[in-house]
Order: sequence, then structure tokens, then C-alpha cells
Amino acid sequence: MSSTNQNYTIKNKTYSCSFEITMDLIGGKWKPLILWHLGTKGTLRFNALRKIMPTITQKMLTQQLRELETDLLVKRTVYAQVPPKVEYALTETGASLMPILSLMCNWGQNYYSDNNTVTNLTPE
Amino acid sequence: MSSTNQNYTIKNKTYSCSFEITMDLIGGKWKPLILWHLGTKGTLRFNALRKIMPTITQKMLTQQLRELETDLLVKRTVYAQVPPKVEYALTETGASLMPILSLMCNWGQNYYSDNNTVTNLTPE
DNA sequence: CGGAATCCCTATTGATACTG
DNA sequence: CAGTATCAATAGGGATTCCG
Repeated sequence: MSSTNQNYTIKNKTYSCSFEITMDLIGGKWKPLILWHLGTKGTLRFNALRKIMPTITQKMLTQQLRELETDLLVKRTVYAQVPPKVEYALTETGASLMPILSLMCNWGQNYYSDNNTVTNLTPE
Repeated sequence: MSSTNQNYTIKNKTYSCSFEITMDLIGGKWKPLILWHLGTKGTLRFNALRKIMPTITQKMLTQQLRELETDLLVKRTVYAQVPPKVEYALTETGASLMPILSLMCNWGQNYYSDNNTVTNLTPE
């Protein structure tokens, strides 16, 4: 929040501080993970993402991908063929989040290590 | 997620990737903002936080602060006096999140600028 | 293959009132 | 001042079924 109480408004949503924007875009249960997989593995098809994230439901994966697409973080490419083929990849904007995700990843690992005598290896 | 499907477990919660830990600790509508204020302004009393964040309810502020305290990100100090005086400050662990919050802040501003022809000043 | 649509349950949040 | 307690409203997410 700024000293002048300036707000940020995007598409009818108002934020009082700019990282609320960031949290809104990458927050939630699945989005960081989706972005991370696309960032580290490159372009992936719908079912490939499902396979990597076994616990996400179809509905949630579709929904989260749509939001990421709307927010211009992910690009969706549909190939006109049967059976359908749909590929997802990070946009440049989406890719610019990777350093943040990476930092969050490291921080989480350190936190885990500090609070659990066992240290885990770097997750991919 | 690691290639061996290794999970992280903290207090009966399981995470498949370490930044889920981070998201769980600093995610949500209010926590980043609370941490940011404590990080940039130093120790603050309960009502001082309320004043800075006019739209949060006292219930949510109390609840979020309790969780941050439980997660060892915030230290709560109660002074035995009437009327009560309670101060909140970042722990060392909490302070170590500031670089991440700062990055998220900058990223959010850039995103905002790119998607809204008007550029805003740095929020405090 | 990659969805969309529906139902339903629970977790989160808000409003309000009260208190040591 | 710094909270609790209670109730009501809402949003988030899972399970299931169907479709081009």
C-alpha cells in the first residue's frame, strides 16, 4: 500500500499493493506447480501435465490453465486434428516468473530443512 | 515434484514440491501484506496493523497473525499492562522472505504497467 | 484427447456482538 | 487495546457424467 492509498485496478479487481497482483496470478493450489513444470520441461500437452500432477482433477487443470492463459502467462496451441492435440507453454511473461518460483522453491526447502532434521534433495 | 515422487511432510500436511510449502506459509489474501508491512516498518502493534490495512477484519488479522506466529515467521510480544499492548515483528525466518516479497512486488508492478498504459509509483 | 457441465460438500471469510 | 465467539454468506474444489 502506498502512502497515498493508491490502488491498482485490473479488470475490475482492486489491489492495494502490487504483489497482491502477483499472488492473484500465481497463487492457489496448482498454478505455481503448473508454471514450474512448463518452465522446466518446456511445452507440454494436456495429458502430459495430468500425468506429472497425478492428484489434480481434469476440471481444475483445465480451469487453472484457462486462467493462466487469460492472464497471458501461458500460451495454448490447438492443433486441428483428430484426436485433438493441445499444447501448453509459458509466454515470455510467464517465463519471467521462473526466478521468483525458483527463489520460493529454495526458501521452502530451507524452511523444511530447518524444521525437519532430515534434508531433502532438490525437487525437479 | 521430484523424479522419485518424494514428498515433504510438515505437521501432517504433505507437499509435492517445496514451493508449495512457501505458498502455504505466505499465500492467502493477507499474509504477504502483513509480512511486508512488518518488514518495511518494523515492529507494529495490533491496531497499527489494522490502521494500515483498513479492509481487513479484526478476526482475520488475529487469525493470520496467529498462523504466522505458529509458522515462526512472526514474533508476538505481550506486555503485561492495562490496557494491553501487543507487538508484532518479523522473526529472522520471516525477514528472510523479504527478498521474495520484494521480487513479487516488482514483478506485479511490471505486469501492471504492461497491462495498463498508466504506470504507478512504487507502493511502500 | 481434451475438454464442458453439473452437483455437492467443505473451507474460508465476513458481519456482528461481546470481553478481560 | 486486543482480542473471542457465533452465525451467515461465499468461494473453492472434488466426483461424476457427457461430448466433438
